[in-house]
Amino acid sequence: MSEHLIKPTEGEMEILQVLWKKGECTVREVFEELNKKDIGYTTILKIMQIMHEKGMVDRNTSAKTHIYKALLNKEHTQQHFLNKMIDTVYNGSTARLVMQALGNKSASREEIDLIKEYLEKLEK
Amino acid sequence: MSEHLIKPTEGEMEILQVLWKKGECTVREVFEELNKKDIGYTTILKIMQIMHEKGMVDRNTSAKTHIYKALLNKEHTQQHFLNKMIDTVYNGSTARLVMQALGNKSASREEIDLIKEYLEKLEK
DNA sequence: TCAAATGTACGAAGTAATTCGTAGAAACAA
DNA sequence: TTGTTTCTACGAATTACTTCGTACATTTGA
Repeated sequence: MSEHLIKPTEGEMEILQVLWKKGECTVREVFEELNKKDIGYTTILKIMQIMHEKGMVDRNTSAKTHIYKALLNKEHTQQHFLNKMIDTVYNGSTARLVMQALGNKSASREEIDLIKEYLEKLEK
Repeated sequence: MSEHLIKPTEGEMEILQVLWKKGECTVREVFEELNKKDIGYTTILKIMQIMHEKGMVDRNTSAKTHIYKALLNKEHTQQHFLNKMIDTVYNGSTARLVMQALGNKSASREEIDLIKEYLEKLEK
């Protein structure tokens, strides 16, 4: 996993999410999973082909319908974006990012409890 | 602050960071603050002009040297990016993002203490 | 005063992501 | 078999960010 490979675009990230979640996928499966938006099938196909050129995904072309799977490691990739965000949006402060994340409505009571547990463990 | 205005690019974010930090700035001040990279003065100028067209910054042109200041609210903008990231990178889970942020090396002991204090307050 | 430095404006090139249409092969169904 | 669907590949248009060169005006300082 060489570092310079991990720079998926926003569109590529959406596809990676699906691949990470489902393991192996056809283009159509990805397309259907994402079809909230008015986006064409061939658009997804094209992006996945480009991701293949870039080495982000592997694919099995033995059958007519190709099967894709992610080559990028999920945690590494997330970490990459997280670090970039802490740097360019929070001026390097992890605490600021975390506190803002906790302050917003999307952090539910259960999520906060999870985090507290995690902090306890972190102490030891 | 209409929602469609807040979508700074990465380059624009770097400039906004400087403007948020220093309040009011000339192009040259921004340029010097960022000059880690081999990036030209007119590049920064151009981006700041475009930011002005987009309504992200205000500028005072009464003197030869224009003075810029951010029109985008810092917290709103950060929140925007944070939400987008939670959605596209962490599949909607704030807890996952926070725990990964805490787990990485950039979170120092003091930062973690800060966060714990914050959580205490949050409880009440 | 006049050259050098500093500033803005403008245009254009380079790069990259996204989007989709179309063509042709393969699979399928009646 | 034959028409429909489903797939890939390819190419091209669009959009947008970044980058910088150049022209021209203003300021400065020797």
